[in-house]
Amino acid sequence: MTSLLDPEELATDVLPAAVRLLGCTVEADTPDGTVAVRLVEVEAYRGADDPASHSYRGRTPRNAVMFGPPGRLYVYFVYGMHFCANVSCLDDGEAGAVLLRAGEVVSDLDVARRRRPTARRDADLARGPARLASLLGLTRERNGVDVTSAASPVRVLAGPRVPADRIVAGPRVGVASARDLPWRFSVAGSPAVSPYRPGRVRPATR
DNA sequence: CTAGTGATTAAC
DNA sequence: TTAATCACTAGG
Repeated sequence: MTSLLDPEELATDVLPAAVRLLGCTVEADTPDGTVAVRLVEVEAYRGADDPASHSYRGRTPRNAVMFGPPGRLYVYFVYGMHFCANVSCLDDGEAGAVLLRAGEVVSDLDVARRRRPTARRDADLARGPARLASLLGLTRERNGVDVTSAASPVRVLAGPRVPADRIVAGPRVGVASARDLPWRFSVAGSPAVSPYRPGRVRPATR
């Protein structure tokens, strides 16, 4: 019996929220059917104290969701062709989000393969933030939806916590500043995690 | 390695 | 108004 993630789990801070999201399932209704992935790679972003964050320079129309209540989907468009999706964290008024970087398809595999026909291996179906967003149909229309509501087209189901010794932490991918912060978290050994970054094991923050 | 693509933002 | 940047991916 799986239940929706409690938004309170995302309200305290972005690092515990990111760690909590690992192992959770994202389930999305697409025109081709429902697809679900188990999250294996995420990155935390905060507000004014995080120069790598979209919300570093204050609230704009694009990043407004990051400033709203926890548990909402923040979808943005990058490089003229891709979408990436985050889940907002921290209470209303404080900016924070966790970028959904990669997942393993849990169901329905046939639907997922049909949605991403160019993926050569199943592990590539949601390996990378834009691939994950594409697979799950996370576009502009999904910006702002409450992923903690059963009525939403995109839902996060609480998964079992990933044990601390299975979590790898490392620097965030593709960020120019704050390279030193190990705010990227992944599940050790998952084939869906992007490979070319070493990470060091760190105890799960809580 | 590089091309592809367009929203967003800061600077003028 | 214009120009630089960009939390990326697919194909050599």
